[in-house]
Amino acid sequence: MTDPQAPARRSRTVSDKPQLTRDDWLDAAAGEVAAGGFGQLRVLTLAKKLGVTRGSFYWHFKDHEDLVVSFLNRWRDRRLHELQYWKPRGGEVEAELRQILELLLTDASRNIRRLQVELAVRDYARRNDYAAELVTEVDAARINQNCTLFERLTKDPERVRDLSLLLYVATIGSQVVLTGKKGDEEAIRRIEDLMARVVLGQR
Amino acid sequence: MTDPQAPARRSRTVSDKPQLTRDDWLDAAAGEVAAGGFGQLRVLTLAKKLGVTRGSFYWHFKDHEDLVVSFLNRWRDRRLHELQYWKPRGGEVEAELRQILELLLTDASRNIRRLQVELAVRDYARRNDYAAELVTEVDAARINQNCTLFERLTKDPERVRDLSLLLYVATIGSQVVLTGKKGDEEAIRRIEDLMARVVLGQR
DNA sequence: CTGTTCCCATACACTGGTGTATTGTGTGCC
DNA sequence: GGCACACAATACACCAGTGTATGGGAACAG
Repeated sequence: MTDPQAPARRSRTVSDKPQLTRDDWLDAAAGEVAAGGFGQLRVLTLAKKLGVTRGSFYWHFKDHEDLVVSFLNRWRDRRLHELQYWKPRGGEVEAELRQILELLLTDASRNIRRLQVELAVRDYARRNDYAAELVTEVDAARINQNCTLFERLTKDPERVRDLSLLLYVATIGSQVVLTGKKGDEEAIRRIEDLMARVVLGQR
Repeated sequence: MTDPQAPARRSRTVSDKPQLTRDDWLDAAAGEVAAGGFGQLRVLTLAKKLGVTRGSFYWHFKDHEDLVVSFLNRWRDRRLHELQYWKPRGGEVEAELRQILELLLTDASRNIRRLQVELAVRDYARRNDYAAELVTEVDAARINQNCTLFERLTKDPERVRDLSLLLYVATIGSQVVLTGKKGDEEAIRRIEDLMARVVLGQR
């Protein structure tokens, strides 16, 4: 999680409080953003959560905006980076499709924290231009990723584009609509199934 | 828009300022919510927008929370009420499907204000239990509505359920991902097309 | 004309949040 | 051991926003 290239953290103080890094603040911020969105992101709250005062914050960050921008950048970097691990690794095409669908739908819906942050970023993007840029960038990369999958199933480039887009909006829509209520887990599995049939039927 | 049953507004004052109603405040609130979400909903801002001071607000509403709850209730009522007008009115099944899809996807994406409010309410629902209740209620009603459409196309009740759900999450996902950027209009039309083929192919 | 009601303005107290300047303290290094 | 640096605490000024109490004026009823 933490950058291995970063300079080693200084040894703990007497009171067993490790000194904080920028990333520690960003991690704490993730919790706040997940719970209440960017509008509820308070320096004071983070400080309390980390057991320090705001004095520390203003050493690590220029101001509140600096925190937000850093947070967004880190989010973008991680989302783009994780796409690397989703490269199709050969094998049965249908099984691979199932696997990808499970990754995008079921698995994603289980990682609640990540999901909440994602929704918060998207919401913030509606009123913040920079966030909107990053979201657009990530969306494009993910849709493009979906395309590389479908290219192995269909030769028609139009169909590839359309299926990728449908899969993506269905994924996002599921995350928005089905947020852990009773029966949602089951619903997601049904969508997964249906999408698989759709893709295999439409090639 | 304004309730015709409401008691007639008093005549205008000398300064040509019609006196405000609760609904006027709620309309103004819709603008703020659409632009910045519930977190940016400020009494002061609304007052400025309406050309009055906060004194007026606290006559019409008990407090800030009263405004929010009233806003949410009105939103719920309107969303449930508008479903009445979407009743299938007979005719060619395929044409009707096309028509419904256009209504849900293309048309909805054009009414930006309504869309923005919808997304804001959904976001707020992530941290407000009451809003979450209303959203769940509206979602259920809409999905149910979709079911009544698909029942005329398919007899298999499972398939009806699944298609309705897929259509719904795709609709919401489109609204989240495709928010007026260049090429989005075209993308929505493609999803519409694909959904139509999916439904007709899956029956 | 008079009183009442409705709607809004004004003024004040209070809260919660930011940012900044200054001081304090542990830590590694020469 | 003392110095410089990294990180944090404290104290202050400041601002935006809420809620409340009270006063004021227009419209209507009689």
